[in-house]
Amino acid sequence: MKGEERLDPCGEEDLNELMRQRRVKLEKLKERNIQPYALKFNRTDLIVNLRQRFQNLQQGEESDYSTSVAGRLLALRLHGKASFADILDSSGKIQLFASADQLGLEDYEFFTTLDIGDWIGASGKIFKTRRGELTVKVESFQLLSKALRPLPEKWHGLRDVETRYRQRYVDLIVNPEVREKLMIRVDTIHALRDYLDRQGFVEVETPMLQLIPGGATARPFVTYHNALDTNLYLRIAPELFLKRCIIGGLEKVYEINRNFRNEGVSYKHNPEFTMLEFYWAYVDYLDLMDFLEEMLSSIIADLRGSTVIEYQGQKLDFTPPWKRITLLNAVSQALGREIGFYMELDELRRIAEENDIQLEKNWGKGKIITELFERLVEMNLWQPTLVMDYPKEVSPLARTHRNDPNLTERFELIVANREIANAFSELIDPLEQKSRFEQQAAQWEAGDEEAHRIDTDFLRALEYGMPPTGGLGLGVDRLVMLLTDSHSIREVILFPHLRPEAF
RNA sequence: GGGCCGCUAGCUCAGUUGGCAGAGCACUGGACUUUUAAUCCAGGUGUGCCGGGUUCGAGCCCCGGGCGGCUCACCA
Repeated sequence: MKGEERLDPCGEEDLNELMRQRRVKLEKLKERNIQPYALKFNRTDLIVNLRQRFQNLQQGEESDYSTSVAGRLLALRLHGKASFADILDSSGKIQLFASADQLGLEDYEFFTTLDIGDWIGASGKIFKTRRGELTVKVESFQLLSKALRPLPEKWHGLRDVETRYRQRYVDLIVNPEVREKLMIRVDTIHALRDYLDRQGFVEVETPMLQLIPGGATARPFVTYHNALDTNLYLRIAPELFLKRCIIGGLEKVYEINRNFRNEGVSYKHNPEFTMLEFYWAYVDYLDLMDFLEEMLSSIIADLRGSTVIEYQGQKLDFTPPWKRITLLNAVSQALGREIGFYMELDELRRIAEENDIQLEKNWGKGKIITELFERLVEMNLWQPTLVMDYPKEVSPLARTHRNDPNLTERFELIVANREIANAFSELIDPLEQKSRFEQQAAQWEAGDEEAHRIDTDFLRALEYGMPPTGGLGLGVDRLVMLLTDSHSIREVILFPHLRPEAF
C-alpha cells in the first residue's frame, strides 16, 4: 500500500508537498474573489468537431470563427509572455495559445498559475500554428474547477494496475486506451441490441433479486429483505424468467444485464459480469448456431473492420462457417481412442484419473466426459469452435438430444480457450424438467453447492405449455476482451472488484 | 485457497557486499511571445506497504501481516 493511500482522502493533515501547494493556490483564489468551482460554462464546440471542421486550415492561417471549448488542462508550456496549453474534453485534445497581448497582464498571470488537472473553459479564434497544430487563441478563459491532486506524469502515465483499477477516474484521464476500450464495449453492447432489435426481439428486464437462484450452476450471493423477512439471492442467470416470458407468448425476448456469481476472481472472472441471453420460440439449437455465427461475424466486421482480429498476438478468424465438433468426438480424438456412454463408469473414471482429473464420488459418466473435454480439448481451442451435444448430466435445462438419450441439444462457442456462448434447444417438457430438477436436488443433498434447486413456480409455468424454443447466453465482457485484445476482464470493466482498500 | 513475483518521492523507476535514500517527469523560483516530452539556470521532494526480530548500523537479512500481479485449482 502506498503511503499516500493511507491518508484520509478528505483530511487536511499530512498532505504531500504538491497537494499543499494547490490548497494554498485555492486560498489565494478565494482571496481574489475568484470562484474556483464554477456554476456552468457555455461551451459552443466539442473538440472533435473543431478538428473536423478546420482540418483544411493552412499552417499559420487564422479563421474568423470564435469558439468556446472546455476541458481538463493536461499540459502547460510557458514561454514568458505567451504560453501553450492542452485541454482534453470527452472527444479529444486541443491546444490553447494564451498571450499577455490577448489577455492583458493580469489575466495572463492567472493563466500561468493554473495547474495541470484543472478544468477550464476558454474562448477565442481558431487558428493553426506554424507547426500545423490546431489551436484556440485565448481571448478569455475561466477556471471551472480546481484540482487539488496532481495527475501522474505525462510520458509513462499511470501504470500501476492496482491504482488504475481503484482510481479508474485517473486512468481514464491519462491513459487514452482505457477510453478507447470503453468505447468498444459501448459499441459492442449497442451493436448486440441493435442486431436483436432488428430481428424482432424485445428487450425485457427480469428480477435481479430472486428467491431461487436458477438458470446456471454457480454459487450465489445471498441478501435479506427486511419487510418480507426472507433471504433473496442475486441472480446467477436470467434464464428461468426469460423462459417464463416465452411461455407468456412473447416469442422472441432478450436481456443484457448483470449476473452475480459468488466464486473466484481471476483474469476471466469478475463477481458481477454482463450477460446477453435471448430466447426464440420455434427454433432449435441448430438454428441458433447459424444465427450466432451470422450475428457475431457481422458485428465484429462492423466494429473492427474485418472478421479476422488479433488477440494476444494470434489471429482469430470469425469468418463463417466456424468449426463444428461434437463433444464426444472431440474427447475421443484428443484421447486417441473412442469413448462414449456405452463404457462402464469405472473405465471412464480410470481414464479421467490417467489425465490428472480429481474425481468426485457423485460424478456420473456425463460429468466425467465433460471434465475430460475441458481438460483435453477446451484449453487447446483457439479459433472459434462450436462444440455440440453436451451430456444430459451437466445440462439440467437443455432438451434431450433427438438421437441420443445421454446427450442434450446444447452447444458452446469456444474462442481462445474460453467459453463465449452457451446455447440449447430448451427443455420444454414439464415432467422431464421436474425429474431433472429432482436429480439436481439429490446432488445438492450430496453437497454440490452449485447444483440447481427446484423452482416450483417455473415447473408450474412449464405445465401451461412452452413452445419449442432455442435459448442462448453470451458473455459480453469476454466478447469485449476479444475485441479489445485485453488479457484481463478487468480491462473491460470500468470498476472491477478488488479487495477493500485500507485508508 | 496453493505457488512465484512485486510494493522506494505526486508518477515511472534505479539502488552495489548490510554503511550519508537517488534519477527522469511533475513541483517551486528565475529567463524566454509559435511550443507540443518546449528549452536554459537554481531548488525541496520520503511513514522505503505495516508490525516485530537480527545487527554498532536494515530499503536490503529473518518472522508475521496487508494489498496487487501472474499462475494452478474452481468457475462463465
